[in-house]
This record gives sequence, structure tokens and C-alpha cells, in this order.
Amino acid sequence: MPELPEVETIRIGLETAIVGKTIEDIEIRLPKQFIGDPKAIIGAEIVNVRRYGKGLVIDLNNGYSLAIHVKMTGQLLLRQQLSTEDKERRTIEIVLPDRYTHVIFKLKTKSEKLKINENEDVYLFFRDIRQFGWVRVVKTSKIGELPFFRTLGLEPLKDLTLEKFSKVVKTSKTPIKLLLMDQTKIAGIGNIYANDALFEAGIHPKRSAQSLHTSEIKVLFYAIESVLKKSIAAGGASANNYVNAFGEKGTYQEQFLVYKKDGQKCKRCGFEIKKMKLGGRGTFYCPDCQK
DNA sequence: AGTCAAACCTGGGCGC
DNA sequence: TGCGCCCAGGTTTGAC
Repeated sequence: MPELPEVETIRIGLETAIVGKTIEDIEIRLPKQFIGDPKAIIGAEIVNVRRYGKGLVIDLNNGYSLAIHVKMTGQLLLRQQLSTEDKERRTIEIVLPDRYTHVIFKLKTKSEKLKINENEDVYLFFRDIRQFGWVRVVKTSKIGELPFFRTLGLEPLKDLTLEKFSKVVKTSKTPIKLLLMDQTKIAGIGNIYANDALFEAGIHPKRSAQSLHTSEIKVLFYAIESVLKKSIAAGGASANNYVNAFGEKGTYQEQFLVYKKDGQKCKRCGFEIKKMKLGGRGTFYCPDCQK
């Protein structure tokens, strides 16, 4: 489930690998996942890779951008010349393209920048088993008008300050976990980090947001920052099929506090971690630690 | 305005 | 070997 840390890890990988390259060709194998006119960006140079919540934006030098959402099973995978060391670090072996590869970008390095592997074609694959994700071509100036970006809430680790977070929490009656996952309120938090942040803060997922005391809001705010930062440092969580742009898994799943830990003992008190449904989603918590 | 559920998909895990 | 069922879940859409 790529959430903020996973998408940020993808972003960093793409930034280092594709900025400066031009889009030579695009092969669309599953048209429903590609919206817009591919011709508008063929020949354009990639100048920037941005992230907003769980959304990615690849900016081009001709006034257009690629907006991408990988949803649950989407992957952006780069195929390039790998050193032996890189191949050993690689944790998945997918022969690309495969039946889940729905869009293929052929990239090339501008001639004046050619150094090594100058004849090697570089491909960026959009691969998505469940086909929920999307790639769309849009004018850079219109990114903010797309439904997803237009309604996106505050960005943690950036514009989400304690004061703003406090205001959001105090004005909502919804269960705190659902509020954390509401992308129109706070951007980028999904099921993994909502569960773990609430455990770290010692707050029960079902608690009405506005029932949280000022001290609890503060503890939760820093718990959110803590889990997100730890996961970014770990390259994200590969509990499911997440891998970064180089096909490498993250390791944050080794640090999960309660997510998918039902039946196991709470690290803090030894009580059994429970699982319940909240808002239709699996919710993990320690009945003893989280009040 | 808000809350809620269904829809979109496929692989994996389970019971039988 | 296999069938049927449920689950995973982030938007997006439509209904109340």
C-alpha cells in the first residue's frame, strides 16, 4: 500500500534517475490507465519530480506534466544498466514488461549529457496488478485542478503544523483513525501509518477526533511525524508488493508496531494486539495501551 | 454538507 | 489436482 513514505521513496528514485532525460516514446497497453494525449509530451524533457500526499507529478519542459497515482498495487519501475552490486541489492525479479505492465515510457539521455551506457535505452514501466492506478497528461498549470490534487489536505512534515493539525482534529467528530486517513484533511497517511501512529500515541482508533485532549493531539502529531520519518529512512514498507523505482523493497515492515500484528503481543505491555473493522478497513490496536 | 457504500481489480489464502 | 468465497484497500462515484 504505497502511502506517503513509499511514494516519497519512489519520487527520490525517479528524481535521481530520470530528470534530464527526454521521453522518446510511450506505449500504452491498457488505455483506461492512461488519460490524456501522449503526443503532448513526446520529445519533452523531464525537469522535476514532485509528490503531494500519495500523488506524483513528473514535470516536463514544455508546460505539461504527468500526474500519477499508484493506488495500492501500482509500481513505477526503471530498467537500466545495472552494476553487479545493484543487481544484488535488487530484491524482486520481474521480467519486464509482463502482463501487468500497462504503460511503457522509453527515455533517452540528451546527447550532450551522454556519458556512460550511451547506447542503452532506459525504460520507465508503469505496472499495476489491480489496475486501480492512473497516469495522466495534464498542463503543469492545471495540476491543482485535478480532482485528487484539488481536494488534497495538508502535507505532513511540511505545511501540517501542530496548530493546523489541532484545528483539523478539534473540528471533526469522525473516529480519529478515519480522520488521519481522510486525504482531503491530511495528505498521505494510509492504513499502515494511521494504525502505527495511533499506537505510538496511545490513542484508541475509534475515539471521536474532537474528544482528543490538547495533550493527546500534540502526542499524536509527533507520533505521525515519527512513523513517517522512520519509514522514509527505511525506504518505505514492503508489507505487500511495494518496491521502489529500482525494484528494491523497503524495510519499514520490520518496524511495524501494530499493523498486521494481530494475535501477537504488544511491544509495550504484552497484551494481545487485536484486529477490528473501522470504516471498512482492517484496524490493529492494543486494547490495553490505546485508550 | 455530511456520511456511507459500492465499484474498480487481481492474487492470495482459506475451507471443503 | 480445484472450486467458491472472502480479503486486501485508495480513491471515485453515486445514493441517501
